[in-house]
Amino acid sequence: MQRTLLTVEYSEEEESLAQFAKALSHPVRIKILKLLASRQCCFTGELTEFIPMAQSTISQHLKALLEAGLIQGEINPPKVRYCIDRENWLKAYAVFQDFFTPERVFECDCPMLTGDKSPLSC
Amino acid sequence: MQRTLLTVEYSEEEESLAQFAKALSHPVRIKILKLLASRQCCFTGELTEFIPMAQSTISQHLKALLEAGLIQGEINPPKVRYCIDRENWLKAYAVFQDFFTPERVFECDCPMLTGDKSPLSC
DNA sequence: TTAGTTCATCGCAAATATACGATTAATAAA
DNA sequence: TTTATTAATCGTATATTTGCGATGAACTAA
Repeated sequence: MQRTLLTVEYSEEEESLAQFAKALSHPVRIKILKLLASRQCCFTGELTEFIPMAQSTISQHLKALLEAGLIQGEINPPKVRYCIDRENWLKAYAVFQDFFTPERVFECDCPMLTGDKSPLSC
Repeated sequence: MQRTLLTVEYSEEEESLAQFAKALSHPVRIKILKLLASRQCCFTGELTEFIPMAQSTISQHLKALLEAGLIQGEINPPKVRYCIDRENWLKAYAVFQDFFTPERVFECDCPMLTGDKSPLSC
């Protein structure tokens, strides 16, 4: 894409949130995370038994989750054991919680929300 | 893309989470949400004064946020006033909170996390 | 009516994401 | 050594996302 205008600057928080969100932006990755977390222990390519997708596709999604830091993998040939990355899980939890904090929205006294029908005040 | 295998089924929760996450998966959309929420009231295309991007591009991102339900718009010609959609904001908050609940992860007694070096137990 | 303002939409180009089958690498088992 | 198993990676096709400028629609003000 062409970017003739100035480059937009983002804060670390904005980048971090967007990265975690991107990792969650496909339902199959959410399913994978839930499967990994719900098992009494972590497991490997048994994922392909639960999710009707090509092995290579699932491997790609696992890579995306790995790069986002939400899971970790331990090579145990010929298998690989994947597991939720607790530390980053909690970090993501905090990032989303901070962003969606209700205070952020309740501070806003937008006329549209309060029912004020006066002309634009902004 | 070809999808010769079975179609994967997703729960409503999985779809909903993925949709909210997709809306947040671009840092500029996060910036827009923060700007809308931080103003003492909601505002319109002043966004273009804060974000160095083409007006049409910002309009596209606003549309994405609208379709995700995170903001609402009120036509007030020739301006349009955008505002956080409180109801869905809180819904998204709940969806992320439910998903990332620490219990989900602390229930997992993966050997990888507990330090157990025994062979794969799953 | 005419001109100006605001913002959505269109049309296009480039980048990224998604999915698959085929292949390869690493290892264990026969 | 040979074979089997597991999972990553490669190559490719298609879909979606992202960005821009240009245009058009809706309304106000002159």
